[in-house]
Amino acid sequence: MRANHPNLKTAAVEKSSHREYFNIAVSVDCVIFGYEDKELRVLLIKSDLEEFSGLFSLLGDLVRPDEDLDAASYRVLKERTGLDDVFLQQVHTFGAVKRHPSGRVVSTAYYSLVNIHNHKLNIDCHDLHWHPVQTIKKLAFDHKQILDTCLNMLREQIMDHPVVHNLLPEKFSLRALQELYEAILGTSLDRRNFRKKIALKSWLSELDELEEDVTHRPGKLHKFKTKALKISAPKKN
Amino acid sequence: MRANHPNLKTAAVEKSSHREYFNIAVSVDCVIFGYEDKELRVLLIKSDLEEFSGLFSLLGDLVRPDEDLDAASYRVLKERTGLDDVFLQQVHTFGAVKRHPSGRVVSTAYYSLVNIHNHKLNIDCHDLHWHPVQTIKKLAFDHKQILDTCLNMLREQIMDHPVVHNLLPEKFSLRALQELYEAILGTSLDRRNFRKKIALKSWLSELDELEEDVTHRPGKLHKFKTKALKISAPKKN
DNA sequence: ATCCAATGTGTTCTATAGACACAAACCTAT
DNA sequence: ATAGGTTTGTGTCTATAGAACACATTGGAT
Repeated sequence: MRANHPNLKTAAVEKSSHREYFNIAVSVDCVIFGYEDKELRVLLIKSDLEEFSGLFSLLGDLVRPDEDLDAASYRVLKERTGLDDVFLQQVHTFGAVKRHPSGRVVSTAYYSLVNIHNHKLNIDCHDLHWHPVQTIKKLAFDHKQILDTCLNMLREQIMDHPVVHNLLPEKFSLRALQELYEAILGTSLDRRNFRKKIALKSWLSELDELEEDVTHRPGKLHKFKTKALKISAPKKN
Repeated sequence: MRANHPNLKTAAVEKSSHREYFNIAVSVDCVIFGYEDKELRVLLIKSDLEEFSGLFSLLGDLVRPDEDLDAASYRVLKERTGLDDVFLQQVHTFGAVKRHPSGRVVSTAYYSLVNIHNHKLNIDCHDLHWHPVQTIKKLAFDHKQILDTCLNMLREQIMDHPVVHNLLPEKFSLRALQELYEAILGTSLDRRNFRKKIALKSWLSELDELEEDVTHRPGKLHKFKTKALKISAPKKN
């Protein structure tokens, strides 16, 4: 244990004498959620590390020296999905010494919500795919834990913030919205209570259009009034 | 923009070819809250950086290569206060390129709650002091923003988790508890509603002892049943 | 015309939040 | 001992939100 407590200046400025502090790499990992076939999905890539062969991992990259942390997660997202007008939120930073087998990497996790169908997918490299969240048992590194943490955050936030608009088409029925909530929460919801609760939030505008191509009575279409890209105040109501 | 997306292995293992990614320093900053004279306080240190002379800053340090991120914040806390059985919680990671004038530093903020009177303060270096939170207008670097973020987190969490036991003596009156909540929240609370709400949480045991040395009718003393050091599930009820 | 499947709607019950008042207890000063 | 001061301890009313729950209506399909 050092007798004195060097502050940031000491170590950050006099790099030569404290070189060892830069042996920590900084990365971001993005939990990119999508929604398809009434299932919540997450964008994964086949891990190419020897130790984790066969496993998938989240999308991440090292943060560049001239790049803000948030910008790095935006970059990863844009490189992979071509989208840049999406919801993106920092969740937690994972910094265990041994979390990465190849060296010390501190990684900040973000989650985002994108419309699987909207984006001009850069899934040319077909190691990428949208995997149903429910069926994920194991991921490379500590990525399963990161996924779980982000999923919990998502589940908390959808009740207070209209973030899920990113996962739906412009116009949607209340039933489609409820199915999305059920997919995210992993539970079933009472239809009447759900509609009441959503109505109270005043997030939606009711349109004069009806569903089409349904084999039953069509419901009215709705759309979100707001398009929040970030949760400004991470508070409860 | 790179054509391919190097993954962590590429950059973290082959250090020689990606040395630049290690020019980011990783640090922790601790927002250490205390409570004295019915005021919420935070432990600050006089910044010795030229540009910020006269300003105070939070307690932080670089993360060591062989040290977990959480462990680094525990270490900072222990070095400064001598305490290691305290509540400590990660809040957010700040990673703007220009947040630190001396170089690129990504810093993860933690907040903790300690009893100002309990600890054998390592405040021998008397640049340290407990500053009332209310009167803090400006801090070095982005530390004011970090403080605000942590204070918001604290305010959210005290309603759902019995974390404030760290700020009180073993035995306390309900009035003392309410004054603490009012100091943290920056508002005044209705006494009856406060007692009712606290009773509902079942966090406290009522003792058979009374306050002493008060100039009025003494209240019953209470103590916390649990001593949570970490918030296990960062969920709402 | 009938069947089918989903829409659209309201009440009851329970729990929690907020506003609000008064009697009892202990201390102090006389 | 008595009276005055200050705080404790307690309960009701109202409003709001969550959870459980049923039925008539609509449009499509046959």
